[in-house]
Amino acid sequence: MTKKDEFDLQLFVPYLLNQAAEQASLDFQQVYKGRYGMLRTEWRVLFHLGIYGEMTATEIGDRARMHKTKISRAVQKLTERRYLARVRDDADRRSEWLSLTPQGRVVYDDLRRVAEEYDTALTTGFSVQDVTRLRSMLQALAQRG
Amino acid sequence: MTKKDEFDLQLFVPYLLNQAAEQASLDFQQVYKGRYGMLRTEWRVLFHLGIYGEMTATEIGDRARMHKTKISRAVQKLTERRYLARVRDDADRRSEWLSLTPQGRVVYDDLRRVAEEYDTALTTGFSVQDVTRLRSMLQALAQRG
DNA sequence: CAGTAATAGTTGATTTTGTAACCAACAAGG
DNA sequence: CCTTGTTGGTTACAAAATCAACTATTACTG
Repeated sequence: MTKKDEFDLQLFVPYLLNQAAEQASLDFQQVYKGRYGMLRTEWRVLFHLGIYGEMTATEIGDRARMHKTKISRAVQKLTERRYLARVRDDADRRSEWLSLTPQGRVVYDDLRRVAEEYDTALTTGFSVQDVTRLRSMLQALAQRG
Repeated sequence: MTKKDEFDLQLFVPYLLNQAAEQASLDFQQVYKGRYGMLRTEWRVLFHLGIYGEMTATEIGDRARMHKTKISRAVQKLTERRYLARVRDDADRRSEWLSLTPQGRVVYDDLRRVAEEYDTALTTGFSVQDVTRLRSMLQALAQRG
C-alpha cells in the first residue's frame, strides 16, 4: 500500500473502514435516535427480531457478533419500551425467546423503510456491480478473525 | 437492496461497514494495545504525527474527524509516555504544535511496519483492482455527511 | 480601544461500553 | 443421585466516549 518511506493513512483499509463506518453510522443513527431514542445496539436487536422472528439472546449475539452484555441491556431497554416480548423456554428454562410486540413491529417497519432509503441514498453514485462487489468484500472482511 | 417483503441485514451497507470495521479494528488493536497499551485514539494521533510531522490538535481533529476532547486526552497520554512533544505557538498562544519525540518515532516505526503487514494480510485474497476500488469507495463513503 | 464574538484546548458530569464475577439451570460421568 | 463442568443471561465495577461548560487567547466591530 505504500512506497519505501511513506505511509498513507488514506489507503490503510482498517482506517478507511472505520471512517466510512463511523460516517454512515453517525449519520443514520440520527434517525432512530431522534425518532425513538434508540441506541445502535438496540437498533440491531430490533432488526434481528424484525427480520428473523423469534430468537434467543445468544442467537442474536452469534449472528450480530455482539457481546451478551450489550444484548442483555438492549433487550431490557426494548422491553421497557414495550417493543419486545420475552418468553421463557420451557425445554431449557435458562433461555428466553424474544420477539417483537405489535408496537415493536410498527417501529421496525418504520425504521426498515428508512434503512432502505438510506442504503439507496448511500450507494447512488456507484455502479451496481461496484456496490455488489463492495458488499461481498465487506462480508468477507467481517468474517476474518 | 431487498424485494418487497424482505430486508437483508447482510446487504445493508452501514451494517456491513460496521461489522467489517469492528472486526478489523478489534483485531488490529491487539497489537498496539498489547505492545504499548495504546488506545485507538492514541494510535490515530501518533500516526498523524508520524506521517504529517508537526500538527496542532485541531488539524488532527479535522483530518481524522475526531472530536477535540478525544484528541486532548490522547495527547495527554502520549505526552506522559514521552511519545510526543508539545510546543506553544508564539504567533497564536492558544494552540500548540505537536510532534513525535525520538521515542515516539521508534514506536511509530514499529507500529507502521505492523500496519503495513496487517493491511497486506487483510487484502490478500482480493484482486488488486478490487482493493483499489474498495479503497476509493470507502473514501467516498467517508466523505458523505 | 472597549466590548463582543470566535477559536484552541481542557475539564467535569453523564452515558455507554467492556471485563469479570456471578446465579440459575442444564449436562455428563461416576 | 451427586459432583463437576458448561451454558444462558444478569449484574457490578472499571474504562472510555460523549456532551456541556469553562479558561485563555485572538479576531472582529463600532
